Amino acid sequence: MHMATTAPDTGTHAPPLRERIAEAAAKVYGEFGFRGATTRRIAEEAGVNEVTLFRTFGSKAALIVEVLERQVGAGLRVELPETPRHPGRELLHWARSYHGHVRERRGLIMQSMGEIGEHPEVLSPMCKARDREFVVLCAYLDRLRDAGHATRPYDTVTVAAMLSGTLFSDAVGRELFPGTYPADPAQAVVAYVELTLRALGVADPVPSAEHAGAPCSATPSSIGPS
Amino acid sequence: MHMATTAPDTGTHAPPLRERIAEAAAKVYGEFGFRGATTRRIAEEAGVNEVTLFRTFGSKAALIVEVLERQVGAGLRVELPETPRHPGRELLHWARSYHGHVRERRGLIMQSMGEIGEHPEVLSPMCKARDREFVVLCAYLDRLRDAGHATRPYDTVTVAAMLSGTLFSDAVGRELFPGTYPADPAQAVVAYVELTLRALGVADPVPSAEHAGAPCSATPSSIGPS
DNA sequence: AAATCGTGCAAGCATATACTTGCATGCACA
DNA sequence: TGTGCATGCAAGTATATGCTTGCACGATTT
Repeated sequence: MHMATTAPDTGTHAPPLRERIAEAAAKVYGEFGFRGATTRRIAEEAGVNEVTLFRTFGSKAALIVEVLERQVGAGLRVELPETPRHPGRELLHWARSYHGHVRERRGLIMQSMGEIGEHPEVLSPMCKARDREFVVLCAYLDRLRDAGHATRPYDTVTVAAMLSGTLFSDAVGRELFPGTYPADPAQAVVAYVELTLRALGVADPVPSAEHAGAPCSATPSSIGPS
Repeated sequence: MHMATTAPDTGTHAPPLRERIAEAAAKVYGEFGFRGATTRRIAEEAGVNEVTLFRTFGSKAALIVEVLERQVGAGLRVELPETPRHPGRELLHWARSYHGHVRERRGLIMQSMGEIGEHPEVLSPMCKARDREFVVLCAYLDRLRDAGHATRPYDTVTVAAMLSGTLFSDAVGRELFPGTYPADPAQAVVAYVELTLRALGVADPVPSAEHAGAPCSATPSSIGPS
């Protein structure tokens, strides 16, 4: 057993070798999956000898598990306010965070989803992360209705599944299937939130100031026809 | 070169050996991906000797390519009417087909998405299939607006991305992340369509008769609060 | 100066995998 | 009866992969 599990940290700001390997592994795994992420490839990507990889993590499986727990377990931790004041602005903030979070990890997420059947131990952190975001959104949607912002009835689980599913699909599929998503991702997220709030019957969904940051056209609402 | 590319069909109703192998390959690929779908596993699943696999398809890559083209290329081919009459009913029909189509192939689809980077030749049929469904939906949404069914402006691409993204995410993620989707899938699809039409400002979205087939609660609308 | 430690390098081992070859077997059809 | 033909079976080849071992080199510590 290699007892160098704790970070070496030889000195004040030691070269984070463990970090470098983990980052390289995350990148390679996101591109090739578990089977495709060979120890040789990871070592090369990290600029490290293959043996060092085994000496540092013990085995390839241990490496990947640590990487996935680190990446997936690190949820976005975006809170939605306890008392909704500006539903459009607040939901948009959450949607942007969620969309960006998934988009940055889309390779890793796709590989993990395909390999859950073979490596079920990965499912638990992913499930927990997903659940966490989901209940946050659901609870906010409940509060939104209780506060009287919505003029139409709705099932929070369905609405939450719809919004998060839309954002997930966009974040993951936009690079794979160009042309089947709105051209500008930032503007797309705004439009998704606006459409969602429309369905709930929330007035003045997204303040026009929030449209900034995207090469916005002259159209007042980003969901208007082109 | 094995010139037995055309089906042997020795006799009237020959045992479809090529089919059996292809089906087994599709199943194994959907579970383990390209690397994980070893020729041994596929042969065992098909109840066939491993050599027969090579004699029939030439190589593993050729086998998988044929399987994927067959599965993904076979789109659902559900038409949306030229002149919308009952938007709820018509969209629901499309949504059910799309949801079922993706759900039946979710393993294969997830594996393919993760491996597009390595096997780009697979991307083209997937892209074409996806595009086909997407433009069908977009065109229908355009017709819906032009026919005056919708009372609110919208960008068809955004709405199409939202509805198809929601259905895709539900079909793929419902087994992986239980609890983050409405319990009954059939009812969920109805609710997604209703919410979408709400956002477009279409009145009387889904005729209540269409709610049949799902263990429907006493709620008149399936998107009402539980 | 000596010892320790982290790392690189070269080589190797055991296994798995895609794929091939040669031969035997059984079935259809003449 | 005999002749193809499709398939199974056993064995083998070349390569890739996870992982190990032994040794050398340099920096840090004692």
